[in-house]
Amino acid sequence: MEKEIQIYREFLKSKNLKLTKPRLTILKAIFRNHEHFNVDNLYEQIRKKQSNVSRATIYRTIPLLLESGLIKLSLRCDSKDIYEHSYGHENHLHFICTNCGSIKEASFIKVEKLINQLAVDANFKITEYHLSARGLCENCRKSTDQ
Amino acid sequence: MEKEIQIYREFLKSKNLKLTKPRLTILKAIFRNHEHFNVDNLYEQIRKKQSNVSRATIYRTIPLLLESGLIKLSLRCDSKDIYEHSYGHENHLHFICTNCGSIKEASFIKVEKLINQLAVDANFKITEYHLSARGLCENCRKSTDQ
DNA sequence: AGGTTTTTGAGAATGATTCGCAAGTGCATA
DNA sequence: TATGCACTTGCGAATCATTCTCAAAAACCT
Repeated sequence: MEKEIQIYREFLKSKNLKLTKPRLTILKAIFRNHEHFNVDNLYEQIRKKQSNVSRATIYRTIPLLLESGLIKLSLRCDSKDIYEHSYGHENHLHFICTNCGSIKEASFIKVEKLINQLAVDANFKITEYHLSARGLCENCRKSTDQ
Repeated sequence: MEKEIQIYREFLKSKNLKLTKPRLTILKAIFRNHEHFNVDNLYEQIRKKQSNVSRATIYRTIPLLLESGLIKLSLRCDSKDIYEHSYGHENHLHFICTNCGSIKEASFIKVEKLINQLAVDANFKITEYHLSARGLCENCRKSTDQ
């Protein structure tokens, strides 16, 4: 967590922005646990645990965190954006269960290589991967016999 | 196009729904060309070329087309859903240019194999793939020297 | 053609996200 | 430590895509 705060502080400084209390509150709420999150999660969590921060501020802070590289857009689900930590995390792909909404991650080192090759062929310079598949997770397969 | 109409007709019949004029207009507008589309595109195109159809009807028709397997959700861009033809089309991955918005498709036969293997390992049953990468396309790389 | 059900269009409603603005903070400087 | 100024915040209003409501129109059955 200290590391993330440090990175954030430097990023903000480089943009002539300030590490204010709400910004720090948001950062801590995000890195307190290790799961995917969306604006609502975050808002509720902050509201429960510590000094409130308005939704508007969360919406304004997320682009900063994205730009700093600390988090990234993971996927969209039910017309909400879902984010995940990205500092110190490898890329991976997501298996999203359309039945229970669970998200399972799988490593994609090999997949990445292939895609990079395709990008080279297309003369495309990749900055972000968005790889996911929807379907039924292990549990839901059992319970629905599929 | 005839084939698509046929499939659509049968699908609707199986659901006790009618192949009405607006539904046919929408289907034709979608399959008249071969590009990705969103609700706005479609609405504008129909408005230009033929009898008008309301946005509400387009929004109501898209789930039917999705369920029939004729189109599928391709990706989301600028908080809009973008669809593509899926009948008779292979899966592919998308390279989306964050500069000019262009979408380039790449084959992903090999990628698919790998992902399928990962899904087997995770005991996950895939129904849809959503594979894309963002970055700079060939043209935008040239013009921005990256 | 008459009766029934489905579908449509128009606009209102919704839900997520963004914006505008007045009040509050943080920080540099004196 | 007080002052000034730019950056931030919170609130509620605004926006945008999408969904809903409901009365009128169309399709189908006989």
